[in-house]
Amino acid sequence: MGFDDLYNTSLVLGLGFSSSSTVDTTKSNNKVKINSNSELPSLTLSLSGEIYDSTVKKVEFSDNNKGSGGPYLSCGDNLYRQDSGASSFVSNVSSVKREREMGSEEVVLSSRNLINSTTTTTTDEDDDGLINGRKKLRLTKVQSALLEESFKIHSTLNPKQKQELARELKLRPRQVEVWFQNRRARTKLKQTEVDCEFLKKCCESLTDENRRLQKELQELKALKLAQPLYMQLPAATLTMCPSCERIGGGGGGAENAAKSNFTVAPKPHFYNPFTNPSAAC
DNA sequence: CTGAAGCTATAGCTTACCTCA
DNA sequence: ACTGAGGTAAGCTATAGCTTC
Repeated sequence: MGFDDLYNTSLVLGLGFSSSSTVDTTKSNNKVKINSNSELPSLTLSLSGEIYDSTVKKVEFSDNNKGSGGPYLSCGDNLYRQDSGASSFVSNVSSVKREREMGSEEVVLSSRNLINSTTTTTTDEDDDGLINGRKKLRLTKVQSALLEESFKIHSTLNPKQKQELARELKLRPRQVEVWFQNRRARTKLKQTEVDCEFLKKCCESLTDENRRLQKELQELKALKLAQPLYMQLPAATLTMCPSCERIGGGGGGAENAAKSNFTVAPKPHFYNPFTNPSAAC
């Protein structure tokens, strides 16, 4: 590519992810979603032409059912959750799992009620494990701290660890499990927001860089027009990057001399504005 | 060995409740 | 007292991985 060719090019700023993943920063329920599969962001600054190119089924058994947490059966003043049985559409997996956990919960049931009644909102569970409505359990500071400590060590729990932690905290294993699920989700959400901010900064930085390079290009074009013809001949040995004004020195001899005055990345490449001072160098 | 079926864990999304300004 | 926003426990579905037959 010759110098003249370069005059007729424009710079293109590209922001995206490597491979085929896409960025989807739609906000839903105040949540930022990025479908990135944890891939690195690919920020490119290149010449033009070089950019490579459930339906929720719910059955309301009772008009008193305020929430959507699932079907409820009313019985007197109580609303009983219908987790399994007749309402067979309810997740088979969930019900089986819950039944299994109910069994294992028996170990901690008595002591749990003790701590709940003293430190948290009670769950109003009767002996059959039926939930009266949907009460909000509030973990105590001690419980939260212990869970946090545990999360720092491992973000996922094996069944044994879960049981152990549940016993220690006097909670149901299911509650420990849910806490870890939500905790992982929060961590991910936070990371996503951080990533989003990072990408925004990258984008801003590259936009600035692009603007600056466009300006330089314009200046060089103007300079060329102002120069007499003999000065427009390509330099034989010296090359200079217009961006950082560093002399490239044409050490390659004839081979380099045959090329353009300064090199431009032939393919889009990852550009990190926080580590690279100039995309052109 | 292969494929279907079942089980389990997890992610993602959503809802409901609680707290607080 | 009321209200809206934010935090969070817990619900459900989808999916992947594993085991069993």
